[in-house]
Amino acid sequence: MSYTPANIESKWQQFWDEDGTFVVHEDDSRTKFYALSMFPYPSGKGLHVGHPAGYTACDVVSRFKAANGFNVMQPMGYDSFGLPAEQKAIEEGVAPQISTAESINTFRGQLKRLGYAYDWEREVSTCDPEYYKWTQYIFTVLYHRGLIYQSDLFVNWCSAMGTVLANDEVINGKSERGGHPVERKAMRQWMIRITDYAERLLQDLDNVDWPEATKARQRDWIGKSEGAVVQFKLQGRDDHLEVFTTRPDTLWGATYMVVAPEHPIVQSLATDAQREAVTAYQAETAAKSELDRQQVKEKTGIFTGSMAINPVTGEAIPVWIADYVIYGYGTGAIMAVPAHDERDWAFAKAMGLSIIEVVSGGDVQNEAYAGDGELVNSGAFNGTPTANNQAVAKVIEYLESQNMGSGKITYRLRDWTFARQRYWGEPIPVLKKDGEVVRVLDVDELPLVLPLTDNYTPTGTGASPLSAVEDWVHIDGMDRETDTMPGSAGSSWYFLRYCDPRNVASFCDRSKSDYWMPVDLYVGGPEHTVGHLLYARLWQKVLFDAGLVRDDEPFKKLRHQGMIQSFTYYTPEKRIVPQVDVEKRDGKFFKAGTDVELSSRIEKMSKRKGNVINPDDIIKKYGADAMRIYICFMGPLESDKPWQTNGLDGQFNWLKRVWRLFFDDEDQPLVNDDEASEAALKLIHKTIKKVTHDIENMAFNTAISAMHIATRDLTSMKCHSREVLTAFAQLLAPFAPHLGEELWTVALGNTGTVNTATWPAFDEAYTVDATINIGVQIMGKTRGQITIAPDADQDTALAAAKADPVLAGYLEGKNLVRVIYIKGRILNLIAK
RNA sequence: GCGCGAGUGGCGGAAUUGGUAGACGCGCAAGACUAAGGAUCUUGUGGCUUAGGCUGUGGGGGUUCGAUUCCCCCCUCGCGCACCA
Repeated sequence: MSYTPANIESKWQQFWDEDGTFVVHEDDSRTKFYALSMFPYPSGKGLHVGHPAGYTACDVVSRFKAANGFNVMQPMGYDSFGLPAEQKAIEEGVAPQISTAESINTFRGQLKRLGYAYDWEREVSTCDPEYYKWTQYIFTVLYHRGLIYQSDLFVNWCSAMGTVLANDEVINGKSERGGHPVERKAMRQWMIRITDYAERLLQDLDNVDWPEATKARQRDWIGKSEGAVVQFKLQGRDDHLEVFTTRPDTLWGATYMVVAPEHPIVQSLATDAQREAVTAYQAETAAKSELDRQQVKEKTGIFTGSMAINPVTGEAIPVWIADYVIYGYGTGAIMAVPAHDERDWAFAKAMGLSIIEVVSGGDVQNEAYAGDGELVNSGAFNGTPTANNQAVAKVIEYLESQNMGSGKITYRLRDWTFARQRYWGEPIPVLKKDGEVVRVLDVDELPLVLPLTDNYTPTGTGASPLSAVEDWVHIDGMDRETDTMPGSAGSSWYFLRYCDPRNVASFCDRSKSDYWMPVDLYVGGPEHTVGHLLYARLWQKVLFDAGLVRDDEPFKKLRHQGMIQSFTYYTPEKRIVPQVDVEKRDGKFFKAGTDVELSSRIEKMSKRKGNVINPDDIIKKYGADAMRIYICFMGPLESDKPWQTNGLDGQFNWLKRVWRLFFDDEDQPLVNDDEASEAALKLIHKTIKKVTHDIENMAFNTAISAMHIATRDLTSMKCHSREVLTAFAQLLAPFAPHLGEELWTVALGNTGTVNTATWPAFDEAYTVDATINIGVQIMGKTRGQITIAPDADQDTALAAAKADPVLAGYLEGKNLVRVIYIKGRILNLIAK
């Protein structure tokens, strides 16, 4: 016999369940550690190999922290509202309640087979009324704090999906899911005032340990921009047009204005002579999809016929409409300074508008100049340098003194569209009469349960399928809101519910969240950077402001896992050949049964490309431990990396060698109580040090490499010392928990679980060698090496080098002019 | 276009503050044990080579006794944003 994962894995999974090994409770005498993986959407297809990449990393850290004395909570649950289940309902008539429950059972089984140290008693599912009762409740908290409103806005409308979408759900003018076209449409919508929190969401990024790239993306998404608002009087009218600009110092160069075509003021700006053309242009813009509008960069626009007065020059300047000005940003209108803004320059050239230089240093008739210089043609401000915003500050001061404008900060972030015209989501707990909000429901009226129906198809008119459930909609002479919440609602606070998952009186008892929060390690994909991670931060901050939680940031430390890719095989004609039809001969790939040689490319896994790896198949063949080990060994957590089944073979074979280190051919333990050799002790202490350090830094691949080396060397030493193997089993256990338990109990004869055993400590004295090899460079080139004590002095090192005949040969007949010696690193000799 | 990240053997990847480039694994080669080997074990494995060396971390320059690491320019790939005033 040898290592047979099927024999041990289910045994230990059953033991953990029955023993409650990973069930935790608050314990003030111990330091908590809250380890969290982003919960999955339970799709009907089951777990994908991408999921375990992050889950395994989080699990290794959890088990490591537990062994280091922390009170570790690692929960798991399901983000179970969402479109795929609803799509299935529309196509196959299966109620999402049913199909989701089935998918969850599949997921749970798969997660258990991977041996994760989850506290299953904390499992939550966002589509469970006991859960979404509190999602609805938090909605009412936001509502009462004035953060939720309804507004007639231009929203992202996806007619293929029959719903509106949030900004982060629109990628390049298409829906993130399905890639359907998205258009701008004016609709009455529920919105969350996330813009009120823009500054705090930006500032508090400084207080969290997140990847810099992720913080940078959130900062960009929030898009803080400092400048000024300036009022331009409209000629022949009493009102004015307000613009936002980051360059108030170029005000003297504003030769025209542009208003977004959707702006309500356009109606009154259009003169009779221009009205027809203006209306036509508005219609043209409205007909364009978001994608068209982004792709076509040629400037178009129409003069409204109205003039405005440049407040500092007193000149009358024309007011145009053009689709390069966005209604939703700033004031929806701009002052155009063609001399110093590329877009305005292109527009002015196309329309024949005048270009006046107000900052020296460029050739503004030939191209816009956005660099620094001195103000010119700017009256009293001539000569002011623009560098370091000097001119901007002076001009703002002047505008404020003249009541023409004032300093202003604008954010790119828009309010969060918080409604979907779909069935499978949390009902919005609002009662209306004649279309107007009467009130939100009280907590004792929640949950507002999603009614059963047999028609899930979007109406296409902007009303959700719920509107057809008459006896649910109409109540006490009022109507229920029929829109549902977006998928990101339930996931915006689930980390709090895990702290107190069965509480029927509160979303989470304050004492529980005070103990467990914030999340100490959060692991998930980088695709949630500006959606989920921003929304979750917002909800946490609102609950903080409401005094319902202590912390204003939910996730202390965040790490992303990379994408697991796969090889796609192509014929010379670039046709895809599924992996199952590929065979390998002489290191080359051929279409099975033919001589058609195939090329391969690393790509994202997808069903269409026939390159999907199913975790169940892997576990069946190699066991969960080998899969976990391989996932950790593939490369750095955050990198994308391709799945190579050969690589998995290598790790499986390693586990077999580990087995043989602990057991003989008859599976009898080889462990003995002989005193361990000095060499074996040195090896295991170095390994403990390396593995400990690497887990702390989440460098799992190099930790495993160190264990490979230990296995190889302990095997060749024939070391079966209990002391040494005990430590080794403990190091292995976070990565390969089933094998770890088996070695711990069966091979080493311990009782209980390795999970609660104290992590081995290393003795620094064993980690230093009596002598080491260091390189010797002569004239900057490595010529050999010497064996000396790590702390040997320069003279000793030099003597060792001179004693080496090869090295001495290089120095022969030359004068040593310089010696560079770095202890334990290098000896570099410069000779002439 | 702008922003971020990354380029190291046939492949995945290692390499404290700049200090012997290629750890570990895969693959490949030779051998051992075998009825057999997609098992196991041993040895070798960046390239070139007149076998002494030379060369080598995307390309080119620079700083340094010494550069995968720091600086400048360029190329390629990936991701994100996309007229944000």
